[in-house]
Amino acid sequence: MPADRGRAAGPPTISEVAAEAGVGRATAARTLGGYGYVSPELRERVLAAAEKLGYRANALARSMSTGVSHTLGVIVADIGNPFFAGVVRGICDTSRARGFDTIVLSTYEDLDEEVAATNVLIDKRVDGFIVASAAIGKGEVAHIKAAVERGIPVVLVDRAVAALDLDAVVIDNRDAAREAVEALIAAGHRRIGFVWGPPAPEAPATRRGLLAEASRNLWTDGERLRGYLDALDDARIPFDPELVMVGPKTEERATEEVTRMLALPDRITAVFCTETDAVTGALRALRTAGLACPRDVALIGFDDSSWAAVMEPPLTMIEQPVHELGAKAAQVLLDTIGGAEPRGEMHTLRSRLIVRSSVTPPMAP
Amino acid sequence: MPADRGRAAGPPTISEVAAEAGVGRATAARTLGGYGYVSPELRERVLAAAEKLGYRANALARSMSTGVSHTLGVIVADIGNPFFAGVVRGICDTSRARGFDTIVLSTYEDLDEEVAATNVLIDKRVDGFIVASAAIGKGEVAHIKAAVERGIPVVLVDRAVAALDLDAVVIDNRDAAREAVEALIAAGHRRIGFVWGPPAPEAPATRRGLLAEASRNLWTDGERLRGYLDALDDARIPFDPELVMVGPKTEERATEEVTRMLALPDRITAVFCTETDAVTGALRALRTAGLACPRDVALIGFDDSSWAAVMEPPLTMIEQPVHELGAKAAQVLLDTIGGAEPRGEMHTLRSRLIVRSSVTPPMAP
DNA sequence: TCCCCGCGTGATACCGGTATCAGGTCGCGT
DNA sequence: ACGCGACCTGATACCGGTATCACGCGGGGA
Repeated sequence: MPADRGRAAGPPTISEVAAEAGVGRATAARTLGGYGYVSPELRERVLAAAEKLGYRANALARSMSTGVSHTLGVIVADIGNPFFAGVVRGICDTSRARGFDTIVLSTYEDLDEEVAATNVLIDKRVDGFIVASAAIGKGEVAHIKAAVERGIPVVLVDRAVAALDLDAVVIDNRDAAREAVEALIAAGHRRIGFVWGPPAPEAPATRRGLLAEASRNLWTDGERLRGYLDALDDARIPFDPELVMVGPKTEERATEEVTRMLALPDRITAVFCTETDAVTGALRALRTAGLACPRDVALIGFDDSSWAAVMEPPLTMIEQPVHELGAKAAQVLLDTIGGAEPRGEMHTLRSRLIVRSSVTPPMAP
Repeated sequence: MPADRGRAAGPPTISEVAAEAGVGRATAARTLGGYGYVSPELRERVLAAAEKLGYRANALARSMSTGVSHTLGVIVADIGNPFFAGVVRGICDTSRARGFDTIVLSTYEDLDEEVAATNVLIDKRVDGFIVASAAIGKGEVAHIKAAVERGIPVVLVDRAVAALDLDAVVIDNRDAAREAVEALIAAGHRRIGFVWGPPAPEAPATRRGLLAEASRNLWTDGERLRGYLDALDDARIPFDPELVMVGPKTEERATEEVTRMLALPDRITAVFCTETDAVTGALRALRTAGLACPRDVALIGFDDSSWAAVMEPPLTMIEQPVHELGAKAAQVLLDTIGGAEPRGEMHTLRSRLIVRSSVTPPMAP
């Protein structure tokens, strides 16, 4: 319990502890900071004084003096998304194990917020940070570049950034998408909706235009779309721009778009959803259309979760190694902070298709 | 673009900006810090120099000097839980609007982690923090008390702490639980399982023992159990200790317990789940038992989410005002930091029962 | 003409730690 | 008995900001 330090304003400082213990400031500092030598006797006195006063070191002052903060920053697009929540957990676990604190910032998918978040981390002098960036093109990476130029180690997670040659920890998005769409095709589907696409105001008519649009938006979008097209190409199924969703990525929008694809003369018999909210959006569309999954429409989605397994039917989903994604990113960052030379390489982790019951062959037309 | 500052080690400092602009350090500081007076001409020179060097103020140094950090801390039990993710978002939105940064820490339901998190925030000298604490009893609140005694404003969110008279922003847990259980009873159910209970190793045989156990664990647990008992009492339904789950709160454990309740001679016909993972656990148990919801077993759960609406059947759920919970907590905290006297009062927000299709009358036995 | 005042600016003492270094004490060898 | 070195300890200069205060300069009043 902190004693009355004669109306001292804030929390106790090292000088006050020193005074209380009757030793010099430096001795108290050595004891409490755990460096240099102090005789057992004085050490004991200092410790007792610190205990009595309820002393806690001021991390700000310490960082100022040493130049390191033992703190990592994390910038994610949406902490409310279970995917990022898992990644963050992986980061926190491994950084804590190495004695680092973690500051988490969420940008809610807004590039301006991302820039602001980057500045907060720079200003607070974190030792390095991990970012799932919405930036892609040359014009949008200035904030990350600025950090790198200051000598702050940065590693990318989930979303690579083409214009930057930083270490990135990602999954095999293209392969994962291809594998899922192939499973749909193998079941006999040929009209497959692609649900979370580029947020363009209207659908580009050509394959090339679509790909360009997707890649301009988010790295993962482009990759997943490529995987979808890969599978289509391999099976010689013609690409139909009407089967890909464009516009803002909201659950409501996904519902609208799937509803539209369901009303097409040659309607979809399967959907591939690139994110978890796209899955619920699609499911909602099926329900209101009075259609059942998988009888009428098969479905595969990204990001497995425990409710996907208890749905009726249990959903076939792509499981991302969220914890490892975070752990690996933290590990690479911590190594860089520790002095390792950044390699600027792409670390690709494998995802896994969890087959359940939401895919069956299409009904005869 | 930062110029070469002759092999300057770290990021540019205010002294370097001053030198570059050819003015005194104080003048540069006044310009960049936005205080005091500087003539338009010098101001221009300083700004240009800062721009050229890519100057950003060191928030650590600033905080040391001023004693305030313009930063809020948040400690939640599990950032991966959509409930807390929503609360955090509410906090971030309102604190950002008032010019504060937010540091989020997750304890993953571990009291030791909570203590560590508190220390991190104290050491980093946040201006105040919000905590959803796992502490309840007198013996566990020392870390929060310590912060309060240092003069750090603290407000509790979601989970009140009996032993502390701090401001707390919570929902009407007891009423919410009662309302849900009443709905079940109104549909004709009398054997109602209570799924996420106190984590005691074995079930206390008496009502009193159970309540004591629940209250010793988590404030919300006690409240929700009270609401359950309220509804039972009002309907003169005898309390059966076999119908409440005990043990660790994991989805697996919930599945086991519901399976057990389903195997009882006088089996349950309804379950009330106090958290979202308890819902999926219960659903899993129903599925493996070959039972359907709501035909065989009715269900109501806490924490609505978008997948609950697309389940088959759509689930009746209690919706908590997550964003407002966070916003209100941040507002109270910010006011306290701003100088308002803490009132130590309980701010109770209303939850809402969203009726869907998972409740129907029980089948005749 | 002199003085006083106000204004703009820079010098400097903080904040609370860390790290270097000087100086005092003691033991030991010769 | 003296010298030297090892060993502890405390004084002090940082880190990069903020805030106070002193000073130089110019203008206006007496």
